[in-house]
Formats: sequence, structure tokens, C-alpha cells
Amino acid sequence: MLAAAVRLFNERGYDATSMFDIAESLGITKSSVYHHISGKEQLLQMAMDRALDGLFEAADEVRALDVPAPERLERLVRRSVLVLAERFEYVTVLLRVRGNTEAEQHALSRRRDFDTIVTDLVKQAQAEGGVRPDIDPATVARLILGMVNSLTEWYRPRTGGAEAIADALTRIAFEGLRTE
Amino acid sequence: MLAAAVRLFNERGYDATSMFDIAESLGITKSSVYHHISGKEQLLQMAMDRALDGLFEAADEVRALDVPAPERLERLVRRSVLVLAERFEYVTVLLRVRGNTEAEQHALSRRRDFDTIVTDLVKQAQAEGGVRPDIDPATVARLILGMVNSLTEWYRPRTGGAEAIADALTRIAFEGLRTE
DNA sequence: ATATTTACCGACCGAACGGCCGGTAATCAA
DNA sequence: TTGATTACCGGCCGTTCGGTCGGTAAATAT
Repeated sequence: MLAAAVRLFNERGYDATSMFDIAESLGITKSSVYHHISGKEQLLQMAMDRALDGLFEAADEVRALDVPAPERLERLVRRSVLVLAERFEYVTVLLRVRGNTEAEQHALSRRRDFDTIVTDLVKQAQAEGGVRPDIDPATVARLILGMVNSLTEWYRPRTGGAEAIADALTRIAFEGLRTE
Repeated sequence: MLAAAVRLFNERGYDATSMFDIAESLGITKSSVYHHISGKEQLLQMAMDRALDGLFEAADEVRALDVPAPERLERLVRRSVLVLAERFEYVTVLLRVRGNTEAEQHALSRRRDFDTIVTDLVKQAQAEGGVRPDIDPATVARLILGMVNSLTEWYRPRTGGAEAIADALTRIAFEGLRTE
């Protein structure tokens, strides 16, 4: 049911999706939906949590690695792409939330925490050397995460396709487009 | 009035913004708003057009340049950042529409046209040399534009700040983060 | 066989929304 | 000064929405 709701949220937007739509897509009535959940916002909350939990798990795994900071950064970027691909619809919901309710604001706050983790990693990588130090680390983190998050706009999950995208993205981010 | 509406659209989302909200922010009543415009959707239409017109103007200007394709690509990326900064709130509205109405679908279609322009430019740049040919041009275009468009999520317009962001972005995109 | 829990439904409610209409006051052209 | 145009308003309408409630039928436990 969460999956059905999230699919509709992404098709038409959260506000534009009615509880009737969700019920209809499950072949039951609106009243029956309320037998299983407490309200529309709970569905949103569960979806956002599923996405955020994946991202923080990735951050925890990478933090534990005993490799130089630039490589930890690259690993985290790559893992973020894979999480986004695995939990595609949940991450898409998360990235569209604007903070209209308390639950949404809490999700935004957790997103900012993740941004901070990446920013700190960029900072370390610049200090250790291996990542260009001439751009503000917060800007680097936002631009790279922006590129990752933009996948929700056009990437469509297929088995195995995520690694190819992760390769392309990390190549652009770390090596750049320019040859010679 | 368009400016006031667009500001609210971005604060709370298009659906979550009522005509009463727009009227209130202007110090007039809802009825008075309808004296000036035909409906809510017209406001959205005008905002999206303002953003798209800016992007296509940039594309036209760059197309007329007599420089190698890789440099035209870099110029277009940079100009896109500047358009996004100039028409920030309008572009933000544009990038959030999901195609729920006919007008939104038309805007999405124009966005795809712009994507195609960038993709073709990447293709030329790869053929001429100077841009790495080992990544699918459509993927390159989407990732770079994704990085540009992600600015709507955190960049806040200040006079002069756009060039610094454009520099950082094009440096990452063309030279990459890695040193040595 | 009976009691209890689970899944479901139809009917309804109050609120909010986009939009419309008839009318009034200010502005402006002649 | 008069006539027309423009800007504005209060009040209303039909619809849709999230959510509730009382009740039924099936599943499950004892």
C-alpha cells in the first residue's frame, strides 16, 4: 500500500493525489485505507523515512572505511546513486517535499544533516589533498548532490543500470568532461 | 502580481497556494485578482514561459557563436546558470511542474527540446574532440543540466553571486574535482 | 461452536478551494 | 460635467478533499 501511494505521489504530486485515488489503485474503498493507516501524512512520513534511512546507512558504511578522504567521498557519491536507484520512488518523494508540515520540516532537517556529512568529507578531502581546494566545500557538496538528486528527474530503475550511471556521474564529478 | 504569485508558489507549492493567499499577499480580495487574470493556471503558464524564454534565448545566443563546440557547450552551461539566477523564481516554478495539465505538459515538452539542444552540443563536442567521448551524450547533458537545475534548491540570488557559482559549476563539470 | 479480531464498506461531514456575479467607487477621457 | 472604463469588493456556488462513524462479513483463536 505504501508502494502504491508513493507511485501516485510521484505521478501526480502529493497534494494532487487524493485518498480516493490511493484506495482506487488498490481496489478498495477510501474507508478501508483508513483501517490500515492513520492519515495521508503518515504515508508521506513513511516514504521519507525509507529514503533518509538508506542515505544515512550509506554514510555510516562509508565513514567506517579505512581509506583516504577523497576515496571515501567518491564511494559515498557512488553509494548515494545506488541508494537513489534502489529506493527510487521513496527518494523522489523525499526530494519534492517543501516543508509545509512539521513532518516535512523534520525530513528537510535530516537532509541538511546529510549535506553536512558530505560537506565535511569534501573539507577533509581538500585538506588531505586529492580534491581541488579552490571551491568552497559546501558548494562542492551541493553541486555534486544536486547532480545525484537530479537522477529522480529522468533515471528509471532497471536492474544493473544504476552502476553505469554511477560510473558516468563519478567520472564527470572527479575527472571532468574535458580531455587533453 | 505575477511576482507575488510565483513567490508563494515556491514557498508552499503550486497546489498548496490558494487564490486567497495570492490576493491576501497583494492586499486585495480574491475577486479583484480575477479582474486581472483569467485563472490560477494562467499565472503558472506565464511563469513557466518567462523561464523557458530565457533558456532558449541563451541557446540561440550560444548557437550563433563562432567557436569550437566544447567552448559553446561551456558557454551554454554558464549562461544557463546565469539565466537561472536572473529569473530564479520563474525557473524554480518551471522545474517543479509535473505535467498535470495541458499547459504543464507543453512546458515539459519545451524543456525536453532544450535538453535535446544541449545533448546535440555534447555530441558535437565529443566528435570535434575536447570533451570525453566515453559517456553517452544524453547522459552527460542530463547530469550537467541536473547540476545546474539543482541550484533552485539552495542558491539564493544576490547581486554578483551568480558568476561565482557559474565558475564553480563549470570547473567541476569540465575539469573535475580531482587534483594531481 | 463461540468469541474476538481483522478487513472492509456506504454514507456522511465540515472545511477549503477555484471561480462567478452583481454592484460600487475611483479614474480618466470628452 | 458627463460618460465610460478600470479597479475593486462581498457574497455565493458547486466540487473536491481528508477524515469519521456505524455496521457487515470473513478470518482466526479458543
